[in-house]
Amino acid sequence: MPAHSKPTLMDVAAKAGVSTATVSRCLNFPDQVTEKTRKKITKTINELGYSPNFGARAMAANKTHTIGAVIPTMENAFFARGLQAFQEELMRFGYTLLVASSNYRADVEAEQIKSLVARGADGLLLIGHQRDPEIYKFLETQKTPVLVSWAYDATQPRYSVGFNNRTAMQKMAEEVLSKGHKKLAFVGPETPANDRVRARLDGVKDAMRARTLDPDTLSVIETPYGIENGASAFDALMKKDPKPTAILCANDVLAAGALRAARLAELSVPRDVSIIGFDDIEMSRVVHPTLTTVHVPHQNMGRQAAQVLVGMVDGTLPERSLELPVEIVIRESLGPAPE
Amino acid sequence: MPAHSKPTLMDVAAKAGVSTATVSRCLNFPDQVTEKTRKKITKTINELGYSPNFGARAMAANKTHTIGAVIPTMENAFFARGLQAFQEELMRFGYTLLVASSNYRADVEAEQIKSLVARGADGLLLIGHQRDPEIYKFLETQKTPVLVSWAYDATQPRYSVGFNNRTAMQKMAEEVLSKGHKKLAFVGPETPANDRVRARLDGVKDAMRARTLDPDTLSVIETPYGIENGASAFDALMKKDPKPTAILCANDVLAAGALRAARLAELSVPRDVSIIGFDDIEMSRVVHPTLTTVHVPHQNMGRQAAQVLVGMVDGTLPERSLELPVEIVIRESLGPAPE
DNA sequence: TGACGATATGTAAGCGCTTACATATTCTCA
DNA sequence: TGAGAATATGTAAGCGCTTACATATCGTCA
Repeated sequence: MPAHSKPTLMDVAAKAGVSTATVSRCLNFPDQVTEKTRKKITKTINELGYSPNFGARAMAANKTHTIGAVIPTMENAFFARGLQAFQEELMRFGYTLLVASSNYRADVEAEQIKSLVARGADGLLLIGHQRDPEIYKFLETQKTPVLVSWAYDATQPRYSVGFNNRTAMQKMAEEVLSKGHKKLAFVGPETPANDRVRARLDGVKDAMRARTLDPDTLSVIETPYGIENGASAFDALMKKDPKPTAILCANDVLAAGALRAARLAELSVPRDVSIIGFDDIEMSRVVHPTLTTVHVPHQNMGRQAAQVLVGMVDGTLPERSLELPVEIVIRESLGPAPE
Repeated sequence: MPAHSKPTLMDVAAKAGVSTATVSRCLNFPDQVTEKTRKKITKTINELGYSPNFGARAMAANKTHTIGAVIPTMENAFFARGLQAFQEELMRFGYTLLVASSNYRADVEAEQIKSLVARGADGLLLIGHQRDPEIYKFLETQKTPVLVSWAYDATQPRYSVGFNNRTAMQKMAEEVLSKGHKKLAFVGPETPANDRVRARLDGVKDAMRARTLDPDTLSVIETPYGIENGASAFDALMKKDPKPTAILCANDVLAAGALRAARLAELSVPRDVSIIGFDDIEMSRVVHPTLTTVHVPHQNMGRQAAQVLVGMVDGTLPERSLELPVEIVIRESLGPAPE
């Protein structure tokens, strides 16, 4: 083996005095090789510090046993937890997960998808249905199976494992309205690029309509993910006239920010104003008052997504979409409408 | 192109009526190709939905432009935020990040490292110095540059970008002791496998010694990451006699759990007991009372780590270790010792 | 002991790409 | 207008691995 480069299968074969085929077999089908030969090869591999070259392997075998996932951000506990479960389940099937994050940018996502496909991902997990049709077309020509997650929408043609954002939020909004609130507000990330948030917003409006409230009276603030932003949104809402008596946030982080702003403004939650989150991340049980929120089964979703996607790739399991139930979790931050 | 498989560079070349070399050049050095040819090739690529095979490319060019990172878990906001910055900075240099998580298990980590190396990672980011020397040896034979992060320890031979966990915690403990606390407790993950936590624990002891307190009087509870676990640890500590008057936690999540347990036990923080965190994740400003904690410059750390690691891989920047300063953040949860 | 099947190993042809080198085409200026 | 430089394209040899097929080795039983 030349001193300047990594040892290759050939180096191992030469040093162990066998052919490359035998070494390859020893690695992939150990029981096809005599114990004696196997020992010799294993020893050589360790001495040389040999490790197979994935690229070469993938190219020759035409299978990578790799699943790619593109998530909007790693910072959000919401994705992190589900993804961790996804990965663990994948590992049980002998697959490796490659993660990329798009920072909520469609162009970056497209790039990441191409990169993952080029890397030979056998299948892809994407968040939400909405993206340039070109991408789906590309994925089709590549024959790369795609599973959409963190969203379930029966009207979409793609397989998906997730929950119905719209009806989930509608259910929550109904809960809020049943407490007598008439003036609602919604705080969430920009909707044009985010179908999950748009669905949640629509869910609120659905609930308002059902109670013959004009959805146009809903105050909507669009702001990126982040505690500070939730706080600013709260402050902005409190300057409106009339003030909303209940604020529905598209995620727990924004809600936590609102909660903090309320404390700073010396407003009592839920006496003066109710604040509602979405996701049920750990934080929602730690803040004070504890947060009323929509519980999403992150871990289960990740696990199921892994199973379905592996099924699509291997053909071993039937492919299908899966709608997971969410749960309305009433905690301290929701109360009856004031006065 | 055969109907059953992905289009290859050769398919593109054939359809466009040029050689494979020209297509390859068109992809890698567009200005070496006539505008006319380029147009023709680009068009064909789009028609065919061609995307280069990463494995083949890496093998032929012997460079993947990929950096691998193995982190203990994705669920911890602490790693997530730094990693996100790491990735963004990497992207600026034209590198792609591959993430794997080890679930805090050394054997899984070793496996992930091998897998990333096999995938051709040009460099590796690892968390903390501590691991089987075999792994470092392996990495050396592979000539894969490694950077350690989330820790800085000048006594270690490896390059690292991070902060000194020991002195950071020592500084915090001094702050606590200066408030008159005599009976301290420490809550953190199991130390045998986690050099960062061990260093933090040692930091507390250092501070105690400096004040001529016997470090053996420190109550130590080892428990995995998680809000619930922080709460249980708090309950356990309150059953001790004498009770600690200040609880230093190895991370904010455990501290948040302790805070919650305190509220449930109707103990006032910091009047009855002070609670201190570590990391300064978003949560620490949302909990009530807000958390006194050690601020770690996650984003900056991620960014710097990317720069140093790319330097090591490319040889374009000087390689070096980097110690980043941390900051003691005093918030509401720390008060004077009771009575 | 020898023939035959089973088992272990070797040979060599790709997998899809890059790139050094060879060849063809275009441009420039006297 | 033509020679030579500059530029564009083609040819073909790998990169490290898997695997179908060929060959060698072993064990078995009559």
